[in-house]
Amino acid sequence: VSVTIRDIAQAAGVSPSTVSRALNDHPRISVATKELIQQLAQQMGYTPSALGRGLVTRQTATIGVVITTALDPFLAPLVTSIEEMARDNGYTVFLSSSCSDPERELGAVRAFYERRVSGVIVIGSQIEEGYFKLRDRFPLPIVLTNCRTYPYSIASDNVVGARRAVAHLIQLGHRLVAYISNPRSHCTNLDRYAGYRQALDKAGIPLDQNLVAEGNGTLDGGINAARQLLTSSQLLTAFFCFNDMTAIGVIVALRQAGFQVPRDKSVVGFDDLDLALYYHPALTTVRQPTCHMGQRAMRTLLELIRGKDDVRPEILPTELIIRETTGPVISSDGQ
Amino acid sequence: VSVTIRDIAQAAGVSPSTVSRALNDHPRISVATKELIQQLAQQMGYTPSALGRGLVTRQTATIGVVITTALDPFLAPLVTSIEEMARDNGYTVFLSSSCSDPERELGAVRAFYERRVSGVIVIGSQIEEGYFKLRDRFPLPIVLTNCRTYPYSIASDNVVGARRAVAHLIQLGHRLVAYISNPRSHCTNLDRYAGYRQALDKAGIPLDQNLVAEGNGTLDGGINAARQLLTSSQLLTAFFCFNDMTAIGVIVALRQAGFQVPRDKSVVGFDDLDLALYYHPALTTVRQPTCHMGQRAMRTLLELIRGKDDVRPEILPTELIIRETTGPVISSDGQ
DNA sequence: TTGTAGGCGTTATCAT
DNA sequence: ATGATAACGCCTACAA
Repeated sequence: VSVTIRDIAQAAGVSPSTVSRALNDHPRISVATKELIQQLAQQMGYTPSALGRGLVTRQTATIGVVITTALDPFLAPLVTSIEEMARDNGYTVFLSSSCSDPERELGAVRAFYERRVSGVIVIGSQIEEGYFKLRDRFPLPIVLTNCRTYPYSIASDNVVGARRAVAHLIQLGHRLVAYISNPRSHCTNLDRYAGYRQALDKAGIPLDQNLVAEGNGTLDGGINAARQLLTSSQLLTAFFCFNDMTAIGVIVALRQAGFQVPRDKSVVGFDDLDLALYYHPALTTVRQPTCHMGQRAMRTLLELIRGKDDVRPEILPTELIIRETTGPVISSDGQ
Repeated sequence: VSVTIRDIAQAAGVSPSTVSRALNDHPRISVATKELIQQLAQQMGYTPSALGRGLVTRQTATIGVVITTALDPFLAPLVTSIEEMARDNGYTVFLSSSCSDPERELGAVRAFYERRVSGVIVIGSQIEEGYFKLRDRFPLPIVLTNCRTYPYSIASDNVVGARRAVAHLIQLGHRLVAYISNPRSHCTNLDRYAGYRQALDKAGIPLDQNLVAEGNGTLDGGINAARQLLTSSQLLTAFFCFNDMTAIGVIVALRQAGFQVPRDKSVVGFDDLDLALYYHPALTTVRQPTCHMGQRAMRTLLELIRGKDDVRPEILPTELIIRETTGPVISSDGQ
């Protein structure tokens, strides 16, 4: 159904290998035939088959990126920086979503491997420790984000970021600080929870499991978790949230329950989305170096593709951005 | 570097074709050898090459989806519904971003065609009338969204949606209604602009080009456009925005300029993102049937893949959702 | 039920 | 500078 180099060869009265050379700017070919063939290819509507080519060259110049879902605004700058850098290096990027489902994530990696992509980046893996043993099942370069049990992983410093955020709340006088989690991002969630506990520890505040609620990284998840926390413990004064969308959900729930932020309750997010700055009130949050993470992930992957194997996991710094959703605790006599 | 059917054949002491049959559940093969080979394939870590297979079967069971950018939250439900339906029909979906650049969009379609995907869906094409003539350049099924110059296109009724939104503002007493555009989504923008003009026309309000500002579909674009409009025409009382993110940007700019919404100015968005309901104040907006659009696009593509050619373009209805960002004009003596 | 042979579209090696 | 040939991994008639 589509034009092949043989069709062009026949039309030009040359052999297929000559056509191949002409189309690939091979040095050993006459300018005349090269131009003739290129023109012919153009007007015959020839587009090379990556299948045929990939089969013989054993490389597809393609990078597969596995994301959780197209919905997550946090992914945007990360993916964009990956695409940018891939393009600069002659690679095409394809995305595939896992829907935060470990099985589908595996399916996405398999789909990429079946198509023999040059390498894969998995953002927000659900498969905790599995990639170690996946290396012989899918023998291709794989780079993860936020997974410290895997040698090739680019992470931001979730532990320190979370610790600082919660320390900030404690410094403002908050003693009852809730954490709203996101089990869908297993590793990341674990780290942020660890930072949360470290900050409490340091301040001598005992961990209260009733102040830990389960979210899912979305606005709705934040609303539900906040509602649940508000009914079980009305005394808590601050929320540390897995991410910004969760934090916005919390603020919505608080508003619906008649509380004002930050007068009555303080809220901290994570990610520093564009929206965080422009939400009203503007979100206090922890900024991740998203673009940097994407570039580092891509650079590591390129090195792996080129055969460098001495790559070390990297942890990039995070930064607490204090805006308008955190404030001091109002003493009880002020009410 | 990876295991092939010949490796398995050698290990099992059979011919490659027997292995192929065993792996593809071919009827004419003994159960014993089938199980032996399947087990062997498993433990040897065999994963078939889609390159070799696709070359001979002439189909890859893959759908390519071209999106503008991973950043656009409007895309999420659309893409998700496409993925869902593709999965149910045995297809794998890959995403590729065009960054709203016509050249890159073409590159994405080409990349998909080179890999001989079964079909392509382009969401928010930048190539206005080009797909008509692209059909012989890339002879594979292509479905677009929101492009009325192309036979296989799934659109929502942008004209009517925009008209109703602006009519709603006019009914509230607004006479000076601005439109903030988004040239990056050419066709869609044209339609929404048309609806805007129709509503003005119907009310006998002359079109004022000074009330039309250029945005880019993002929050920042909305902020900039609103600032520009506010300096050039302080009398305008309402903004009809290309989409919800633009509308949020407008609200931010209004707040910064000391205006309250909807008391001083009214704002209408488009898309009805999740965020629209939860923003404060909640956005009046035009809802698109996003999931439905995705399903329809995928269904049309599947029909094209299966050889049905009598598909007609569809326009799905939109719905005005009135919330808290629109209100009556306050008469000047009220100030 | 299994093996043999040919070919999918392309590139690479070796002659010419 | 060009052509013939083989090979990449897989599937599928056809033959056994």
